[in-house]
Amino acid sequence: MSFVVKKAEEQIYNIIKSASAAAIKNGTLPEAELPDFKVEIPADRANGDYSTNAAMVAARAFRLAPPKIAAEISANIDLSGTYFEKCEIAGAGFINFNLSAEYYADVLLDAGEKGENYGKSDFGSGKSVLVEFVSANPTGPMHIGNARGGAIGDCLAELLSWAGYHVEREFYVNDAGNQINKFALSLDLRYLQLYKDGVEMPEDSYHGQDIIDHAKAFAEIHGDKYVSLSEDERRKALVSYALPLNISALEQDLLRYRIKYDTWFLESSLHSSSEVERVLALMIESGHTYESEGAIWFKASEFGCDKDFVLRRSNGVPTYVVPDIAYHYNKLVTRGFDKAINILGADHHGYAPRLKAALSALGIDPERLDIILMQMVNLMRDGERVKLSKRSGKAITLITLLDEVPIDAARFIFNQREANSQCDFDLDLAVEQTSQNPVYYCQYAHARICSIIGKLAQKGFSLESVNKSELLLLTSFEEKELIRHIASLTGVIEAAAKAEDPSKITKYAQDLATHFHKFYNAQRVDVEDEALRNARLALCVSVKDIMKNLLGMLKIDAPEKM
RNA sequence: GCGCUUGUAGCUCAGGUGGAUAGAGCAACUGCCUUCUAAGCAGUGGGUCGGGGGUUCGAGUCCCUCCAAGCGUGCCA
Repeated sequence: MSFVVKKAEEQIYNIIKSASAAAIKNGTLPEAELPDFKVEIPADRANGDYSTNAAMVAARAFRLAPPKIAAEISANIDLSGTYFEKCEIAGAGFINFNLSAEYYADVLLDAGEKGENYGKSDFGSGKSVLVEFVSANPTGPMHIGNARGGAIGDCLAELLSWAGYHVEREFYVNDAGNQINKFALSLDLRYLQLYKDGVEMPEDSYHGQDIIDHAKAFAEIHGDKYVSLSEDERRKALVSYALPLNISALEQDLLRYRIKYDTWFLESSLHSSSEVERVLALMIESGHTYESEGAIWFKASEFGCDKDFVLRRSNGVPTYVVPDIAYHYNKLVTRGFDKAINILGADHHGYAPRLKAALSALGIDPERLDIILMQMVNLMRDGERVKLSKRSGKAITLITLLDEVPIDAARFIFNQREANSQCDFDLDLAVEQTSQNPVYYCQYAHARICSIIGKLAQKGFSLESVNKSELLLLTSFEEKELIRHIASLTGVIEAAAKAEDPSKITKYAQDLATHFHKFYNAQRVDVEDEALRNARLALCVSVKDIMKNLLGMLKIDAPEKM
């Protein structure tokens, strides 16, 4: 919270406590301890700027009706030297407070002083966080779900760094295991199809056009010379040709989507460094495994899972979870991140408890891993749902989406909803009716302020500095509402970081735009009174800076003209 | 069967640790530009918060139960 907000809330606690003590002392309230009470912001501004339920929670202790307690407390309240100018009793016994002009002035002074750092917080106290997101299979192009995960993950990382964490972004490349075998098989068959008849693609292979293209390109370079070689050699050559191309395509596509990773972590590196084997050995050492039918099982049921699961198959090959455990061991122990956050599709929800159970068995606090589940995106076109099958070859890829939809809009829309809520993405709306898109609403507020500032500058008025006596002139309802919203920024960033939910940021930005547009329609900045003009200009500058920062957090452009 | 998630206006969704008359946006209708950007603002209509119990001064929020939807429950990843 910003210190002005914090100070105001603390003042109410102190006011109530000392008033209640005074009432007890002069005998109007019985001798009893005042229980913990809450200070909150009422939904309806008619009920004041702040409200407390102190009288209600004290009803039992004082053995009196809440309105009576409220009256006695209220009779002993002294507001001098506080941010409050008025307090009154309402409803079932609420004590409501109204902020004075000084509060609003101090909020703007604070915001102006902090400038582009206003809203930042030390909430995370420098803890290191690794945010892993997208991590799409390198066996093909990214789909629409990766687009959502990318927007959410990238914005979450930015948000956490605003909230005082040290953040790194990571893409985990599944360049080993069965997915790659399947990739190799698919490439192999497509390659052979170029030279032989009757080669069929099995049901569980990749049927996409990208596989065919890779096989053709490979054939153009090498001709048919791999046809006669062993299957193993041929597949190895195909994979080492196609995989790097796919990975660099992923990187390029994500860069276009404005996502830049600190690290591209290869699964194969966990195998080549023997970390997979080592972690398996550690699991066995932990004593939470057993052998059955030739396989090694993990007693996950001892850690809250409903079933045990296999770590090493009877054929000696580890299951997919072992590299995953090794990967998270690497994140939290080898590299020592305080926290790891993964963004996964909700269809992986059964996987989270298993991974956490394994970490617990290794003595790692599972709370250090947060898995954010993301519901799938329903892509809508012409009022109908677009199927997302990767195998049909007709799937909408990330790149197809970005060709159709402005990147600003895509990043904003994907961050409008909480990760764990179903998300319909209407292509027609995003493409054809862009002016209705909420992202433009926010950008418009920014551009509007730039225009006001520009117009005033032409007249020779620009904001050099603003003093408190000028800011005290901001007393209209719209100005106060806008400033209250500015005051809440740091708290919102902290709450969003705590919930690991960047959708709170888009919501805040939209609300900021709304409050600004309302202010704009009710008051003029360009007025005769120099002090008032200066104060309103200062308000505008603060809103503009905040909006620019918020859009920046989303990596969305903040245009000066629209 | 068991487990996870979800259910709030016609549609898409907000509703920190329980609070006052449940809010936005979109869609529909009506007003507001000779003055700083009308991609804006103001107003109207629209609700058994999935159903039913319970906890209490007070429940969309907490507990139980039922209903519906999605997903998971592989020696697949």
